[in-house]
Amino acid sequence: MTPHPNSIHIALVDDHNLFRKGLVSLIDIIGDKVSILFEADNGLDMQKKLDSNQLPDIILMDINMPEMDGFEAVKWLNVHFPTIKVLVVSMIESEESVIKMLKLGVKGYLSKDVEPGELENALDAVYHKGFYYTDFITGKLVHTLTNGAEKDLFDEAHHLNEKEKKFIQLACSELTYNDIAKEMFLSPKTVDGYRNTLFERLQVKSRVGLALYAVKHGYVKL
Amino acid sequence: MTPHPNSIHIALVDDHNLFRKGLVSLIDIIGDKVSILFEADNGLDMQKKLDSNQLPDIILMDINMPEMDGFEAVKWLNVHFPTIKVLVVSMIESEESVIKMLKLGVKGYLSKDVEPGELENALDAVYHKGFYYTDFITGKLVHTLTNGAEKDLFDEAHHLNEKEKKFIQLACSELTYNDIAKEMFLSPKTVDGYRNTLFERLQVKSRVGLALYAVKHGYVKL
DNA sequence: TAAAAAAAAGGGATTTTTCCTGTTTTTTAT
DNA sequence: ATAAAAAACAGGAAAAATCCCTTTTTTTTA
Repeated sequence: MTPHPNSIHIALVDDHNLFRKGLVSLIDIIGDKVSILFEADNGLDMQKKLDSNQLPDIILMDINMPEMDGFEAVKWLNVHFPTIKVLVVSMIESEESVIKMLKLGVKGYLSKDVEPGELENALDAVYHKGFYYTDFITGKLVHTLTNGAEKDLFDEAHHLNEKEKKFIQLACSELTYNDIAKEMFLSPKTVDGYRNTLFERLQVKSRVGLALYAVKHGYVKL
Repeated sequence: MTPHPNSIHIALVDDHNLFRKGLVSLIDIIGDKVSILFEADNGLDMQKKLDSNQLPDIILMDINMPEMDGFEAVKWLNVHFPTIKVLVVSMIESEESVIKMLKLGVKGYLSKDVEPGELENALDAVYHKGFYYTDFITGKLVHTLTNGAEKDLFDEAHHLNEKEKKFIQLACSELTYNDIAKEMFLSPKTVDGYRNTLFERLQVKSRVGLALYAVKHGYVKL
């Protein structure tokens, strides 16, 4: 598959071999107007394969990947190659992820069960119009604005530092706060403080709420 | 792709269009010895498309699907078409799912990031030898036997009835047990009883443990 | 239908969690 | 070096969770 001179140059970043092959075969069907520069397993692999002399116009990006995930990869692209447009293709359809990606400036967000035809439309739109926002995305946006308001948008606002992470993980156990204090070599009262500030910041009212937040945001695995 | 007379007949059950296409193109590469009878979006779709006059030898089955998931689909196949061999191809790699599927009698379990070559090996093995168990599966099995022992294998043993489900879901909120009692039109003391019996059955020691169990086993969505 | 089992409810006590209002110590910034 | 900010720590108290053990009511089963 040698780069075609007058075509849309794209790259695929996804750790699932079979899925990439599926994309490749569909893109072949679309024809000469789209050519694939390279495929990468994850963000780091993408960094290696990006060649300044021959940059892709669009990168089809998965989110869940080892080493460097989609979020990190897009952040890196924004700094180093801000002209490359990113089109997310992911199974993850949570409002949180969609919004997070949109805030990072991606040009579109497709579900992995997208119809082949829509992929072509999306590539065309992103290339010629600069974006491809479906009703799915618009819906998420509107819902976020309507409900969550500015609460969840400021996800940077409640990032946890190392000790808070440690604490929230221990809170997801059956240890008492006294046990947790011992585990962290802190006074029980200090742990009390951690709890209270996290309750405030994360907008929860009990240890159960804290635990569910931790799971939801990946601080603990089940 | 018309069914080849002397080939392995297979069917694909997966709700992700692109992924199915990826599989299709790879199977085409494998050549004439494998032919695809049909593709289905989920278990129900599969039921419709199964033709008793021309049954597949092997079904490549995803787990997460709408309408009827992989577990249900395999259960149904065991009753109605026990001769069809099932090869799971799923992103889900949790010990729980692997063991659950093995208990249902599937002949192999592949990750979706399987190498193309391994897919051919797996199909060959399942067709000629009857199974394809990788080190991945063996590892899970050994680990289950070593650790969890018979605890998690008897997952049937701690199935929750409707009231217990309702309770465990409410316990994953920031309501007090008194609030939960009102919600369920029961005395707080009865709710106390639900908690205590669930603590015992599910082997947890606190409401946090209960909440995490609920999430892990899908009684509440995050 | 009587006995047995299961579900619902209660009394009462201990432990843990949660929430106040502070002080002391450490870190950061000017 | 010093003021300001953040982190660590405390006392005390109310609310909630947890754990005993017992009784009543309902349902199941022999």
